[in-house]
Amino acid sequence: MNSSYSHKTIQPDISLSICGYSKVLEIVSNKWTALVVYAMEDGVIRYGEIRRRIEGISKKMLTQTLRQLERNGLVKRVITPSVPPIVEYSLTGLGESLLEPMRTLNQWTKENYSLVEQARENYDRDNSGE
Amino acid sequence: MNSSYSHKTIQPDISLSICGYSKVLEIVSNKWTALVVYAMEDGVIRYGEIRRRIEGISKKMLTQTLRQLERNGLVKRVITPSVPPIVEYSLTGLGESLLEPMRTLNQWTKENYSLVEQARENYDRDNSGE
DNA sequence: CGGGATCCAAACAGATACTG
DNA sequence: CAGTATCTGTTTGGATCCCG
Repeated sequence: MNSSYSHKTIQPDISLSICGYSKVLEIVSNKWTALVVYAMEDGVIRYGEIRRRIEGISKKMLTQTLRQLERNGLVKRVITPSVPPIVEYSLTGLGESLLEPMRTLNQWTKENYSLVEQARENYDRDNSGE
Repeated sequence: MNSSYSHKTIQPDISLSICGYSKVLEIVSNKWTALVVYAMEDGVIRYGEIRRRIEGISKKMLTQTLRQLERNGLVKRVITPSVPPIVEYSLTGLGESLLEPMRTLNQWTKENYSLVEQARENYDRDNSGE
């Protein structure tokens, strides 16, 4: 008789591909994604205006981020082929549905981030000289 | 007179460092972090058991992930210096407070991820042959 | 204006071997 | 058991130049 039984209920394995946490994070966890979504919170916005509003983002990264969001169905892209062209972005219904969980995260930050910063200071102090 | 006034209220710039979205994501968006937190949801757990439960994680990445979580004050580490040593991890109060926003994300995935997958198929089909 | 293409540096992640 | 150290490959991000 082996000892593989447990006093606890047996916990299932956690797979990267099936964990819901990981799946959303794959969608929103790139460096700029959250900011881009944030920039579209108020409605339709042009490419150039997003760039101006997000400090430090390069054209390459903005385009790449927008393409991924579009591919995932979170963002809609409308081109007016004038000269120069006008390209307008906005959240889809699916994209807007993401705002609620994002705001929950945002709220957590407002309430708890100072504690995180404090914890970091403590940790760095305690682990610097040994 | 220049044309810098707008019919909209002027939107503030968005900075990577002050956006609440970005701050939490910096904490939880590493590849394995969400899984590790998930593994501790039910209480105290040993290093080796986390490894067994999370499919595919290496010792290096698990240790690194746990150290970051500890540094950010989300995880507590208790060593019992026996031979061999016993090292137990658990969420701190701060760590547990993160579970709620994480569950909100998880819930969003359950409800909407199939739409994301469908959007991807559509996008890839529409953009493959042109 | 709104990109695409290319190149390069830095960050991240895995495999392997060694340790108290 | 619970790590650390090192090496290597992969991914990401930024800078630059070009285009309709």
